[in-house]
Amino acid sequence: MGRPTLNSVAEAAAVSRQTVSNVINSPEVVSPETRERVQAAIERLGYRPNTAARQMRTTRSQIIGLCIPPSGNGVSGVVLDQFLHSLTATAERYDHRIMLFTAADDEAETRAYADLIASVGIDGFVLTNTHHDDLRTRWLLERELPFVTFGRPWGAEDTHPWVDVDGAAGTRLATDHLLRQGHRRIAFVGWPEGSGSGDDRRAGWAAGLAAAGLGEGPQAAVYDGVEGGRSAAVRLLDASGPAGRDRSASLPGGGPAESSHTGAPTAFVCASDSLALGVTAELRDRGIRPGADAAVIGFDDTPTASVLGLSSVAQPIADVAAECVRQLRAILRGEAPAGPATTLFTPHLVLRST
Amino acid sequence: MGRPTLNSVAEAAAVSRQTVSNVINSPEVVSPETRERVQAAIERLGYRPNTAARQMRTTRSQIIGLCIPPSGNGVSGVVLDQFLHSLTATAERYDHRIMLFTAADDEAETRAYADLIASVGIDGFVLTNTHHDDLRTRWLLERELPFVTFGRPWGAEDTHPWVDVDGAAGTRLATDHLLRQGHRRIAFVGWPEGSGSGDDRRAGWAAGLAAAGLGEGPQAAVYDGVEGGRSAAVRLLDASGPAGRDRSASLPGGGPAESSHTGAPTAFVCASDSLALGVTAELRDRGIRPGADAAVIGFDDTPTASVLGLSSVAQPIADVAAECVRQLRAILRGEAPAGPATTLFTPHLVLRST
DNA sequence: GACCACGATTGGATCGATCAAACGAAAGAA
DNA sequence: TTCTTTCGTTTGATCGATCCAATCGTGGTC
Repeated sequence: MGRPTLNSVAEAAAVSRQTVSNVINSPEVVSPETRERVQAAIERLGYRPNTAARQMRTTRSQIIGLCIPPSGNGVSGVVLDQFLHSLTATAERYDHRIMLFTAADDEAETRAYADLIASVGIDGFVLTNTHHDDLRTRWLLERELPFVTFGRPWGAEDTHPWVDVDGAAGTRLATDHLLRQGHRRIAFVGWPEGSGSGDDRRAGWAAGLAAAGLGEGPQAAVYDGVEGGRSAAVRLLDASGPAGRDRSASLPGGGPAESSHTGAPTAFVCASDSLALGVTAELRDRGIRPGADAAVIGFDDTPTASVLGLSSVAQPIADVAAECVRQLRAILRGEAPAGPATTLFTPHLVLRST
Repeated sequence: MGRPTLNSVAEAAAVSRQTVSNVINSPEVVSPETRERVQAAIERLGYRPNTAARQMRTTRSQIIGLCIPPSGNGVSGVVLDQFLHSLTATAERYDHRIMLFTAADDEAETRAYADLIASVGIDGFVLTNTHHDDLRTRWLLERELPFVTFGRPWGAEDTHPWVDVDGAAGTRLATDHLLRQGHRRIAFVGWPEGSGSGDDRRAGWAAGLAAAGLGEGPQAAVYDGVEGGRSAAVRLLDASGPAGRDRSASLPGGGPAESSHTGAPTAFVCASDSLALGVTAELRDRGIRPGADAAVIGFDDTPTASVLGLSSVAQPIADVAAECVRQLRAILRGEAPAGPATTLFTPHLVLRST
């Protein structure tokens, strides 16, 4: 009739509840013969332990919470789909489940934490979009609740476990690639200072130029979006000489290093694909062909970049998600190392025509 | 000490467990004075009912399952982010939660259903990407399990509740718009016959042409993707006269109706944004300017379309998700109407430069 | 042969809620 | 007054698992 329970399995195998429970949770304490008999009964009846009942005794729900942002991020914004899939798949491997919730702002999110812990008994959280002076991590730390963030604790080094992608390494890859292509006037198009990942990405580009002995390069800071990218391109192209159509510098081994600060940039490293698209559009409008006369590299490798043949820095999102789950699991099992675990993944460059 | 329970609240309010429970679940049976006293105690202690304990008695988890596809859908594919956010937000309003799971294929998905129902006690499911002869819906129907699909039961009319967007209405909107613009040779770029939504979208375009007395228009069926769109454009443009640069037909009130089958198409209604992008690219390569010499309209209004200024048919994804939750809730509360509830939303046209 | 140690298994209590039925007190009917 | 009805509230049992302490059986030791 009803779903099989621990008791019905016990009857079927002619043992007690507890023995069945042991077969499931600590098989080593059960003798091999009994274990097999019980296993057979479990499979024959199709028994699955009831998590609600289990949770009542253990106070563990095996559920991980994830706050899903109000979307509308457009082209930019981490590709949530991929992150979610990997997060869910990895969680399943470890017998955990992902539960979603929403919150209008950080303060509401902390209220949601309290709620979900009290009612659902959620074991821990994965946070995304960490930022300077993050209310949420502070709240969780104060209460010593288990969580892992996708994003470093900007401004509060290693106060909690995190997983992130090395944005600086990404822009460095892009810059080095452009340098190898012969570009010397390489501009950076990014966001206003203050955002952790934005500054991080800028730093990689700057380091690349510095390592090549090119000193500081031209840059523009704008708000994210295609229009932002376009206006940044306008500013950068107009700031220096009318070298827009000058192709010499884009030829391999071309432009002289000492002239790196004169003339318009021939290459653009961008903090996001949206910005890169804006730059590309402005270049086209000026008769400068991206990919031939100038190079543009975006960040995030969004579907849009792929479709348009825009080179971009790709983040290993699936790896990040999987690592978040692994770290959280370690914490929940009390296997946490001395300090908070931290993992920094290196992105890779996806080269396309543009 | 520990979290407040029904008992501790009862003590604090000097009543019994059950009275507190009644205040929460059926306030009308409790006298106003007691009710307020208990309410005060609940708030003072910050009590939240434990869902696991509740679930044990009621056999209801208040959890809705959603299988998250293996992503990698690229530009096309429903914008999952928006769907998820709306789904979660609406579920929360009704005191339900969304739990994610993965499955490699339909068969694995049914196994996941069984698992989640037996272990977690999930109340119902929301399915996406329904298709002809869907194993999953059949499985769920056989077991009389509660579920709602985003997508019609293609080929099996109204066998279960569903919510969908009227694709035919969308392509009809697009076609009518193009007709008003004076286009007469309007082609359709879609997928091979057999996919429910693909055929649906084609039908809207055909109906639009028929209503304008233009008979059958040119069409191409290819697999989804930018390259598919490009090859479709090649085929459509090469099939008829070398009218590629002939702008007459694209001028309002232009082309004569009787010549609708001669000359290259001047407008393209596409089954997806990816296809539309492919068409656009091919047009550009031939020196035909999309937006000026020819018109292209995509489907789904993906971020890519928005960024590139591509006109597209936009689906009210958030509404769809909300309606899925509402229908499922009605079923779970036993408020189901005579037949399965079905809701068809009408998409709208987002006009942009191209 | 009696005793002890130890591994395998069992039975009772429990987690926190709801169900179902009993209960007492006040109000209405005989 | 007495019986019945109604309303508000309380009490005991229960959902299905795990915790904990007790028990059983077996073999080794003196």
